[in-house]
Amino acid sequence: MNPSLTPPQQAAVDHFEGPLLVLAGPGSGKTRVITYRIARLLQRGVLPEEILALTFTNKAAREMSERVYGLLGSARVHVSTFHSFCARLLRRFPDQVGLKDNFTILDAADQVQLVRQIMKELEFDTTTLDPRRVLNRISNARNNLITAEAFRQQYEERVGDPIDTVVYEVFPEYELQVLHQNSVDFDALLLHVVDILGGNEQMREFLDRTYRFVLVDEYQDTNLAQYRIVRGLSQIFPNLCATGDPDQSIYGWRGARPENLAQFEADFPQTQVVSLDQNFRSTQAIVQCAGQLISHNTRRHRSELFTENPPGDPVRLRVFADSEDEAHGVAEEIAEHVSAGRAKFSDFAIFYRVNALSRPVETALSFHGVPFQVASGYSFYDRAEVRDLLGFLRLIENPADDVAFSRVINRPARGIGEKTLQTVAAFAREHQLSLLAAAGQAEKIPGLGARRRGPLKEFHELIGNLAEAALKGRIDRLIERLIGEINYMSLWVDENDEVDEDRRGNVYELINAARLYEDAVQAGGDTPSLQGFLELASLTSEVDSVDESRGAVTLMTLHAAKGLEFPTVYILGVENGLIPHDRAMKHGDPASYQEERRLLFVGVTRAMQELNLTQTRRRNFRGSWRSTISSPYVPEMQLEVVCEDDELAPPVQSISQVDARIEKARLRYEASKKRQDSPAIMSAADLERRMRSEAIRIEKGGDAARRRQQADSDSPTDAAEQADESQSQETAEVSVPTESAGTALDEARQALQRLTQKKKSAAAATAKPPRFALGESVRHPRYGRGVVTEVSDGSSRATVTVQFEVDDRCETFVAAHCPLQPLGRTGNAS
DNA sequence: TCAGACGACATTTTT
DNA sequence: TGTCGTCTGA
Repeated sequence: MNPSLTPPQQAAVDHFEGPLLVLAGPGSGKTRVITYRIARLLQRGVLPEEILALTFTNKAAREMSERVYGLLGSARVHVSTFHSFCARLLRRFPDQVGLKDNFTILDAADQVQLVRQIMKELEFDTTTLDPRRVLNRISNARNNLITAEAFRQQYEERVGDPIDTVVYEVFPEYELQVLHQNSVDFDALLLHVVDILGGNEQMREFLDRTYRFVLVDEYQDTNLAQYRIVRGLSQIFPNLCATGDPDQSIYGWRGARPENLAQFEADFPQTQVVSLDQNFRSTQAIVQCAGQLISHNTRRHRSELFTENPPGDPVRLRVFADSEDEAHGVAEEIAEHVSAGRAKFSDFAIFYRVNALSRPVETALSFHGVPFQVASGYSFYDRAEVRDLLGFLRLIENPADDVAFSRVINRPARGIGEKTLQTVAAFAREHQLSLLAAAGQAEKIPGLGARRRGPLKEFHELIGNLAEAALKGRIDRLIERLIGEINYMSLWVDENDEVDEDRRGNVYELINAARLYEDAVQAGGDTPSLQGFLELASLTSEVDSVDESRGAVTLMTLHAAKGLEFPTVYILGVENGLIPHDRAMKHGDPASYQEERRLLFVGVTRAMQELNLTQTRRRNFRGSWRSTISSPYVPEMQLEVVCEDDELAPPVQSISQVDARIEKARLRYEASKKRQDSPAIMSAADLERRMRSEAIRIEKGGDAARRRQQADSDSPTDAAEQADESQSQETAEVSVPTESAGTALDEARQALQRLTQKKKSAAAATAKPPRFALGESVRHPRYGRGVVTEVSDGSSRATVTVQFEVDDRCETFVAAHCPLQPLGRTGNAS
C-alpha cells in the first residue's frame, strides 16, 4: 500500500481485527507504523471515536495525534495518556467510585505532605522516617493493586519491617483522607478505573464497545493497573494493538511489569506478532554497539537490530581527568562544531544517569556561550508560587480539598500557623467538615483566640466569593482577581532580587497559561472550565516542554531520553556506581543490573550520527573527590578509547583569570538575553556564583590531582619527588595573584581565602590526630582487608580511600566515622 | 509566628 | 557540597 514501508511495517499496518503485538526496536519507525495503522483502520470504515490510543507521556500523545492529523487532515481519534484518559472517565462517572465531578488531583508533593501530616497525627516521628519512604511503600502496594485492607492482612500474616509498621497505620488513613477530600492522586486515577472495570460488568461492556480498537504504546512499561485497564477494554473486542520493546524497559523500579509484554501472546491467543528490527535512525557503528551491549542481557525475544544506514564514525569513549574537564571538554567541542558551521546547537544532547551530574555541564556550557535547556529538574508547575496559586484554584473548585487548604491558608501570612491549623483540623474531623467549612465556622471552634477567628472567616469568605466569580468569568481574570485580593505579589516584591523577579514572571506566566488554555479550548468548540485547566496543570510535566526546535543543547537523564533522537549524543559518567547506579545494585539483584544495562542501551540508541561516552578518572561527589572505576558495561561494546586526560589543562589556571572570564560570560549572557531568540543561558548572578565555586573547586581539584599522581606512582621515591615538584608548581600557579599585591584583590580570591581560612580554623578547632596513614592495612567489616591509598587533609571531613583485596574494590570513607579497623602499617609507603 | 541556625540526607520519577 | 525539614530564640 505504501511503498516506503518495509514488509513487517506493512504487515502491522494492514492487520485489521484481533490482537496484534508489535515488537519495535529503537528507531524502527514505530510511531509511523501506529499512525499509518490508525489511518488504515479509518479507511476500512472504523469510526474515529471507536479508536483509543494510550501513551505514557503527553509528548507521545501529542506527537501521535499530530501525525494522525497530518495524515488525515482531521481526526476525532482519542489519543491520550493513561492518566488523562482515566481522569476523563472519572469526570463522566464519578459516583461509581464515590467521587464528585469536581474532584481535584493531588500531585507528588501534595501526597508527601499528606503522608507527613498523617504520620504526625498518628504520632510517628517524621525525622527518623522520611514520609517519602512511607509513600513509596503505599504507592508500590497500590501499583500492585494491593488495597490498604489487603496490605493490613498481609502484614498480619508475616513479619513486617519497621517501615511497614508505620505503613500499616498510615495507608488506610491516607486512602480515607484522599477520598474524603474529593481528590485523587496519580495512582488512584488508575485504580478507580480498574475498580469500575472490575466491579461493574455493564459499565465494562459499555466501554469495551465504545473503544473497539485500542492501541497501547510502550507496553513494556505498563504496571498492573494499566494492564488491567487495557485488558478490561479488550474482552468483547480484543482488537488490541500493543507496541513495545522489552529491551527498553527501564521503569521496573516503579512498578512497570515488562512481563506484561512477554505474556501478551498467552493473554490473547490469536495474537499476530510483528517484529520491527530495521533501524532507520543510527549509523551502523551505533547500531552495532547497541547490539553488542544488549546481547549481554538474557532476552526472550532476541531479534537482532540491523540497519542499512552508512557505517559512520566509531563510537568513542573519552576519558577525562575529572568532571570539570569532562564538562568543559564536551562544552568546548559543541561550541567548536557550531561555530565552524558543522552543526546547530539543537543537534546535541547530553545524557547522564543522575541529575546531579548536570551542574558542572551547565556551568561549562554557559561558560562557552552554548545555549541549553535542562529537561526535568523543577517543573514550572512545581514552583512554589505556581503551586500556591494552583492551590487556591483547587480550593475554589473543590472546597473539600484539605491539602490545598493547608497549603494556602497562610499564604501570604495571615497569622494562621501550625497550631491554629491543628485546632481547626480537630474541629473539622469532629464535625465531619472540610477544613474550609470549619474555617467558616471559626467562631464555634473552641480554643481559638479572637485574633485567629477573623482571618479564618475572611479566608472562607474570600474563597466563597472567588468560587462565585469562577462560575462566570474567565480563568485568567480569576487569577488576576485572586492575586489582587490577597495581595499576593507582596510576597515577592524585591525589585532587584532576581529570584523574586523570576517568581513574578512565573505568576504572569501562569495567567498566560490560563489564557492560552481558554483560547485553545474555545477554538476547539468546547467550554473551558477551571476544572479542565487544573487537570491540564496537574497532568503536565516539564519534560513535555522540551522543544527540539529551540536552538539549544538538551540536557536530560537517561530515563527522560527515551523516545527521543539527536544527531550527536554525549553520555556522561559511564562509570561504575553511576551506570549501573550503586543504589540499583544495593541488593545485588541481577534484574536491576540488566535494567541498568537497558538504560544505557536506551541512551546509546538515541544517537543518529555520533555517539560519545565519557568517563572521568575522578569525580567530585558530594564535596569530596573519589577515584572512579569504569562501568562494567564498557568492555561489552566496541569503542574507540580516547584519553583527553593530559591534553586538556584545567580550564582556569589561576584565580585571577576568573574575573576576566566571568566578565566575558556576563557579556555573552546579556547579549543572548537581548537577542531573545535563543533561550537565556543562565542568569548572570547564578553563573557568577557557580563559576566562583568552580574556581575554588578547581584549586582543590588540582591539589587532589597531584595527590593522586603521588598515590598512583609505583615507587615511593618517585612519589616523594613528584609531590615536591607539584608543590613548587602549585606555588607558582597560585602565587600569581598574590604577587600582584598592588592591585585590589578580586572578589573570588577573597572568597577563596575566606573559605580556606574558615576551613582551617574549623579544622584546627576539631583537629584530631589522623586515624589512618597512607599504605596502612585496614579491615572493613563487609569488604575485608584493604590498603589505604589516599588520605585527605585534616579537616573535619577528612576522607580515606581504601583499595580492598576483594574485586579490587575502591571505596572512600569519611575518616571521622567509618567502620575501618587499623591493622598496622605495611612497609612500602612511609 | 517567623527567620535563621543546625543536621540529616543524598537514583531514576512518563503521570 | 547542596537542599530541605525541623528546631529554637526573638
